[in-house]
Amino acid sequence: MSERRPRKDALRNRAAVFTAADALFADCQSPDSVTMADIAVAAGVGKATLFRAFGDRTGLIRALYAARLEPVRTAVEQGPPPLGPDAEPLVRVPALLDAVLCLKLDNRHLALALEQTGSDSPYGAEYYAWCHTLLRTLLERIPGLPESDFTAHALLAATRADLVEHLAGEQGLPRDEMRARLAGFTARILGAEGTQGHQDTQESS
Amino acid sequence: MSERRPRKDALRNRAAVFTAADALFADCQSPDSVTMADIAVAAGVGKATLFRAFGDRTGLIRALYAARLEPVRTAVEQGPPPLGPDAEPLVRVPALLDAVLCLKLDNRHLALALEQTGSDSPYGAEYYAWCHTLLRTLLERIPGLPESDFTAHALLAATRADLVEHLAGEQGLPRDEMRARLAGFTARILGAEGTQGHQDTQESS
DNA sequence: TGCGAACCGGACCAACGGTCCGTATCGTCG
DNA sequence: CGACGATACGGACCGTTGGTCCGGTTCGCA
Repeated sequence: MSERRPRKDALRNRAAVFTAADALFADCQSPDSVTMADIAVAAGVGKATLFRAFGDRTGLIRALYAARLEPVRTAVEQGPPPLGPDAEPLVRVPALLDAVLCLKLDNRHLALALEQTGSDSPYGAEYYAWCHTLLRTLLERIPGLPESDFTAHALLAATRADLVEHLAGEQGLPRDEMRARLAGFTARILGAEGTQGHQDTQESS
Repeated sequence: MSERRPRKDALRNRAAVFTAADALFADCQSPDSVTMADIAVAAGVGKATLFRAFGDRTGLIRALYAARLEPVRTAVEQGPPPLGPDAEPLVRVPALLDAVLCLKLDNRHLALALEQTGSDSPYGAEYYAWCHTLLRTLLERIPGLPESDFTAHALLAATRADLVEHLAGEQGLPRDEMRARLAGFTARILGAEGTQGHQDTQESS
């Protein structure tokens, strides 16, 4: 029962908003310099349409980010190693973190917007829960690695959007440099030496 | 030349605002549920006085946090080991991180407010620069630990206010439990086993 | 005691997220 | 094919918040 198909124009408008917002976030100084009104204008719709389609600002940003995250998600859930489920934890963990980092590097403003969206901490978002759970599960399968829950949080904290922005954006740290640093850090946590080698798990943009 | 002493009432009001704001942040649900107007009323002054004394909301929060940080700062800069300058890096690093964590645990709302203050990322704040520089310097003195700059960032990221809030606040992780987790994480990074032992570097409140 | 500078404070402003409601469009049924 | 109800549109509107302005008051020095 219920669950009527939404009207055609509703879908069209939703898509228009989506595209416009994506573009606006892509080239802007600060994520909160792009307002809901801006997006509405750019999409050629009324402001109420935004809110009807996405609930609120947070919802819109989450939706945008979810779209960007989706390829990573499928790559992780059903792709080939090192990201896919067939990879050993010791290689999959770095691959996952690298993928997350790359995603944020490629969508800096969006990630920034997502993580600093006012009072809602990132830790309530669905995407974080997914990431954290997966990472934790992987860490649990690595012998001699206690407190996988906290470790997962701490590792993910090293990819926080504003840190990425600070290093890659303001401080000009090159992309691959940053990936290498994170990989090194991860390797240290994973307990061994020489676990570092990996590359190109993600798009480049 | 110049630099006239500020007037007496100016100082008095500044102090009043300081106290009131501190109290308001201490017991509130969300840090941004305490508005500048609230603070002004609580302090019994006009709103403009707030802005005259602290510039803007960020300035006020920074000032409040700086006051809380100050004891830690002196303990680090001229106190006894393990926090003070005479301690070996291998014990001083965990001590420093533990002190930072304790500070955030004891001033959750304030730390939260500080780190999510709209567009200004924490990485621009003076307190962070201080912390990061010190930590980096210490890490550099530990043999076999490369990329101390990134490592310092990553370790500090594990003490991010919203993570602390998520774990200690929403998830009910006990204080000492959390300290132990962070200590364990740090120890892993520092490269050895058995470097964990330490306690009570900080107030309890 | 008088005078200028410094400061006070609340009315005021602009901007933003979010809502309301009259109107236009869709799509379905006779 | 025409008409009618449901659905979505959109821009005017609202409340809140950070931040400013300016007439009046207080301070502190001579």
